[in-house]
Amino acid sequence: MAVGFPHTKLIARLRAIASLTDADAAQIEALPMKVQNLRDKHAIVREGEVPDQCCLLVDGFLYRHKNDSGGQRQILSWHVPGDIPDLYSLHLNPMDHNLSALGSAVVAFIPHAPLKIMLDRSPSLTHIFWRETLVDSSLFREWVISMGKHAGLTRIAHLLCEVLTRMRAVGLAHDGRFSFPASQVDIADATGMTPIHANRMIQQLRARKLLVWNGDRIEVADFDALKETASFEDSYLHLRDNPQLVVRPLASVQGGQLP
Amino acid sequence: MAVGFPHTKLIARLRAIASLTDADAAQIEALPMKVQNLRDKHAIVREGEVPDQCCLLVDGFLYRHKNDSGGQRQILSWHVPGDIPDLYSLHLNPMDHNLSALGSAVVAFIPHAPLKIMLDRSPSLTHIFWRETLVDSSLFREWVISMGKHAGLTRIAHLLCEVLTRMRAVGLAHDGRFSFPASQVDIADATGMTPIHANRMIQQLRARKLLVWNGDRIEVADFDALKETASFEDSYLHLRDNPQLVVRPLASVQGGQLP
DNA sequence: CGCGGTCTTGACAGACATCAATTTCAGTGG
DNA sequence: CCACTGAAATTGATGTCTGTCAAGACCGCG
Repeated sequence: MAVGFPHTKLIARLRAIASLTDADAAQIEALPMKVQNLRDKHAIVREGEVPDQCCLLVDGFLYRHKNDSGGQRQILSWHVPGDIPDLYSLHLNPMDHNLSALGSAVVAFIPHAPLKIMLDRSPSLTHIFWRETLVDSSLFREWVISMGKHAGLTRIAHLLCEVLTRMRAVGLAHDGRFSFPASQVDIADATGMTPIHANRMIQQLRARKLLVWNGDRIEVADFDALKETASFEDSYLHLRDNPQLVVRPLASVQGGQLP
Repeated sequence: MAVGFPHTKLIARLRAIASLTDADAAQIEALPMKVQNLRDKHAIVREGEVPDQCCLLVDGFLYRHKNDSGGQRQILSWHVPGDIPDLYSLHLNPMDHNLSALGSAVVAFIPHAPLKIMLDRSPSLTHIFWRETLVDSSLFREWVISMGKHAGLTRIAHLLCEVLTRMRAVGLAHDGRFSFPASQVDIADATGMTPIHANRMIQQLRARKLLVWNGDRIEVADFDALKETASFEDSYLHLRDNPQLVVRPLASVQGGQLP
């Protein structure tokens, strides 16, 4: 697995979503990072632990998950290269879920201490990193909507739209094709259904010619139709940091007195 | 509705979850706040807007919600006094959901500008406010689990356990009694079911003598039993900022080379 | 008093879970 | 080289949770 300098990867990612001054980039360059290869299913951090480092995903996939009392696993999010899924452990402890590798992956560990020092010095970097954790939050909200309002077929379609869109954003999907080593059990645990039902829904997506899915290769044949069945809109991913100029008046002026 | 000095309210809240130096408290005291009374269902910020102020809830309830393409409303979170539900708008724009009043409420608006200046100056306050947005995130994760893994009865029980626990944390619930002006339609829209089914599940909770629910008054008669049927554990609320001393070794030392 | 919102109840249908078994296929060892 | 193995995918039959449709009861409000 060819892996570039992880700092470069992180800088590219941050540049894609926000403007980064040269000084900020230099700060990032100076961060200590320890690259590591992980096997499939390797647990990076577990619920209850208090990590002292963060994990930048360089290659492959990670996923967050939590096991409820009955041993049932719920997958909470997927992560693509450039993500720092446990960035939030800088400020919130202990971990309230697990972080594991989906397939083999390459990560770079960054100790908390230098990261904290860097952020304390730079409001602009704080803004960018804080924002990353907020985008994360937005994804959870969308998952709540997906689970609350949509049927099984729609949920799986939505999941695939999200992964494809995020993979495209980091240049890892071409013509709707990307790698995704999730089993149907994983899909079921992420979308809140049984593997049997997940299987039937996936077959339906295939039958409708929306995608081809062999092993860990997915090809979305008709993205527009997939988005349609997923009722997917990518705004919640906040992929571009375009502060809209449309500042509509706040509700404040309309608020009345209580009856 | 008796409302104290909103700054005091915020400081008390922050002191409850983190240690706050006197200097930090003084910074908060200096923030400009504009108190306002809101009517039931009043929309504070809407999806797509780019607010230039945050909203501290002083009294009553707020809720976040999003309407999907079919006009279906999904409620994403509830907010109790002391919360700043749109704090994240400091760093993430535009809004990807709506924020409204559940019943009549009192809020205090804080302009972004002085808040940003304050946070840029104080790493400790940045830590606390950032952390608040991360706790938020943790709640969404729990909602995903609730929706993904649990049946209707459990989901409603979970919702009630969460609200009760959060109300207790801010001193607004006594002996399991608290005010909660959500209709059964609201409950249904929050838990991903129809109002009819929500009604039946609530009746079942009543029949099991777990609670009494009249209008906007709820009395949880048997919290232990309710937690049991909800499979509720409050750790995800991160109510106490107790950095555990249990720092277990990270997975880093175990990671092997790829096959 | 009539109106609309909220809560409640019943009958029926559909989505999804459960249980059970079979197929496929990559990895492994004789 | 090929049988063996176990994980993953697939198929079928059946039951249950939850949605849909329809209607009635309750209640605050103009």
